[in-house]
Amino acid sequence: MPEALFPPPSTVWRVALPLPLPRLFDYLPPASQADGDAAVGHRVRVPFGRRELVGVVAEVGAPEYEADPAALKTALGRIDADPLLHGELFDSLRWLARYTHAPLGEVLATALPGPLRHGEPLPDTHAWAWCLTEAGRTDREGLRAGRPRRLADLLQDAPLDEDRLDEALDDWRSAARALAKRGLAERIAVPASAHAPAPRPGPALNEEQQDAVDTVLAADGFVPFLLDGVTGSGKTEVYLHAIADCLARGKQALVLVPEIGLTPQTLARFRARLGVPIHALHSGLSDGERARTWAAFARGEARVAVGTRSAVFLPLLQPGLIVIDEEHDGSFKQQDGIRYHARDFALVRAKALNIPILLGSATPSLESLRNVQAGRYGHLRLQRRAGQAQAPQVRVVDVRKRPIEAGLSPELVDAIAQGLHAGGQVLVFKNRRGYAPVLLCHDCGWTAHCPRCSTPLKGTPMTVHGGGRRLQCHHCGTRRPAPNACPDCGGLALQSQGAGTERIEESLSARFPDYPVRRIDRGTTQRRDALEQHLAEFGTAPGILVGTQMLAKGHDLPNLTLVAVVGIDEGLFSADFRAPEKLAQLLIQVAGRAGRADKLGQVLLQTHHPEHPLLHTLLTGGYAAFAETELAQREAADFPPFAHMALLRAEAQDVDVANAFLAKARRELDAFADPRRRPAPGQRPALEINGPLPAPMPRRAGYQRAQLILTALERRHLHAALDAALPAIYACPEARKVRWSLDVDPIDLY
DNA sequence: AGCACGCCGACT
DNA sequence: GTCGGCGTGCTC
Repeated sequence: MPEALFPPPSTVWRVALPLPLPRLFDYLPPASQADGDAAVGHRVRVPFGRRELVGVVAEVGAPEYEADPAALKTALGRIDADPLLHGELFDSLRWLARYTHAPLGEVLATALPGPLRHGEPLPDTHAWAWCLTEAGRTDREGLRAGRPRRLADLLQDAPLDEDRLDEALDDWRSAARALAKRGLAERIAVPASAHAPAPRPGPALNEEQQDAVDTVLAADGFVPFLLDGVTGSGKTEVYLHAIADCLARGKQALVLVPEIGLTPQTLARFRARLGVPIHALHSGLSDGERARTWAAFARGEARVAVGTRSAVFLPLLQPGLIVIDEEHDGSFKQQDGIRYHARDFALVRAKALNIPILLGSATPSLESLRNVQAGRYGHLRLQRRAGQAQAPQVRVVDVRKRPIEAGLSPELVDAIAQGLHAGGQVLVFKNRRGYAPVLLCHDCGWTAHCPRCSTPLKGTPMTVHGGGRRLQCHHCGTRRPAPNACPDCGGLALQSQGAGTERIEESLSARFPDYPVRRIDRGTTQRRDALEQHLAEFGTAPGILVGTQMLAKGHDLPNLTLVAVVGIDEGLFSADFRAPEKLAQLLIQVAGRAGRADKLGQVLLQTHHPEHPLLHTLLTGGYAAFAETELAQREAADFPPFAHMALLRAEAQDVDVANAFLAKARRELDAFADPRRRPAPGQRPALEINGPLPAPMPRRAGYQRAQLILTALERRHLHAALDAALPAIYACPEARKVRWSLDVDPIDLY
């Protein structure tokens, strides 16, 4: 074909599409002026194969598509009048795509609320109000007494927005419908209400809190702070003062909280104190609500967002401050799809926005403590508990050679009895739900295993539930009735070994029939807010709470005087290098629940390893001493935060298929792992690759998982190798036979 | 990821 | 004789 007849187009839209393909797709702009005038950041509709997709223009310029330029398709048109993504947010999202080595289109799809991702227009952020029509005003007097009449009376003077109608009149909507049908009232759009209760002052700050607030307010531009404050020291007050200052300067604040931290109480506290509408963002919201919040920020109308992980993607037009509460919390890391860390991405955004960022925790992550050590973060300490509260007494209960029944030693049961008789509440914490971890045949040693999941050596043990009548796999959810006789030897000596929350609950109910015993774990707390409801019903009278992780925070329990921690020994000897950090954080968080206000709390740790260095360090020196020791060990072993890791995971029905892919990926990576610099003997290579290794816990039933672990002392070596090798990894035939994913800075290595 | 095309078993 | 299983290939 003579080239002159078909000159290559000079300008194309290079579009990021929500596909797992690591490239942009080139399109000719449509001829029509209205649709064809798109710039970077515009959402556009394009034909793709036989379907139609919504993408975002990532570049405008010369095509990079190598095939016949005449094969370029024409885009259908742009969606918004103005680019939806621009400025700092778009730049930061591009950074995130590079950092996670994920396709930009997938990153954008993760960042945008569903309706926007699918091409819905940016929703209205108007509030709705009702007012009387001409006819309504004239005829109001003629209305019979009743709800419509009362509504008409309310609207007599001025329109009222729907929020206020909710407060003023029950079931006003049906009354409004009745009036509207007769042409007496109508619904009108009004500017988003800035209606919020007048801010109430909080408690006076103590000296430490005041210092922290002053330091944050004095920050100019990007300054990260670690707010390192013991439980009950009033970190939230520091946030509230910093945010109030931000609002006073006309700026916006973004607050990220862990998944279980966004309770109605938390929101109520922010709402009561700040005097502006607080936009909550969490998994319980509908797609429409998420999109409206996003739009309110995109238009610069909203002031404060309090949200979980995904709130880190809100546009900030007048940025003032970012707060990450409980910054060590694992729920900030997304574990599927685009594996981003909301705390780390928030730091990138704060830097790009040139604003301060406040990371708060009683048990900071070792990563953040390392950044403090290295002088990269300011360190703000709150060491005093607010009010009268005293730090609880912690005692280790040595259970070696002690009779244990349903997981509890006699000493622990005695302490529980004493606590109850003294009029206090008791929390028994066990990080294992269900009745018992294992069902064992005493005659032949058979144990119940999940038929669908497996570890490299044997099946995943099934957990006994339903008071011993059911078996359930905690990895894939498979359920089956527990057998009456051993399937192997036919013996009837089946025993439940160990104890989960359910068995502890059963045992404690039997021992303390006069006190309420309430179990709180994922089994009893399915619904959102169910935790709050449970705790409210539990009240403040003497009684026992039995539960998992979930009980580590949330709702204050002012009458809680004893916390008994059972079954920490697994965490003391885990293969995961982060297990000690997680255990220490958990122990401190749980212990922090004991003894608020005037009562001295007590914490008992039941263990077979009372002399374990982790416990010793934690008890004598607290979290700070633990962290110092643990950081030294991480440094000696070249573990994060002193080295940088990435995990390439693969999953297939057949392990060999997963391993074949990883072996291929390894060859590609090896080729780029800087072969010129052979490490000297005893020295670490720039990039170390381990694997393919079996991944002990398959996430999905029936699938086998394996992984490749990449470790580099310098981040750039990791990224350089991945950048170089990934195109070949994407393209290789083995890749099409597996589900694979890359996790940069993984939290769980398995 | 979708959605085609493409060759081999049980069914109106 | 068809409907339909999911293997493999492509999408500007």
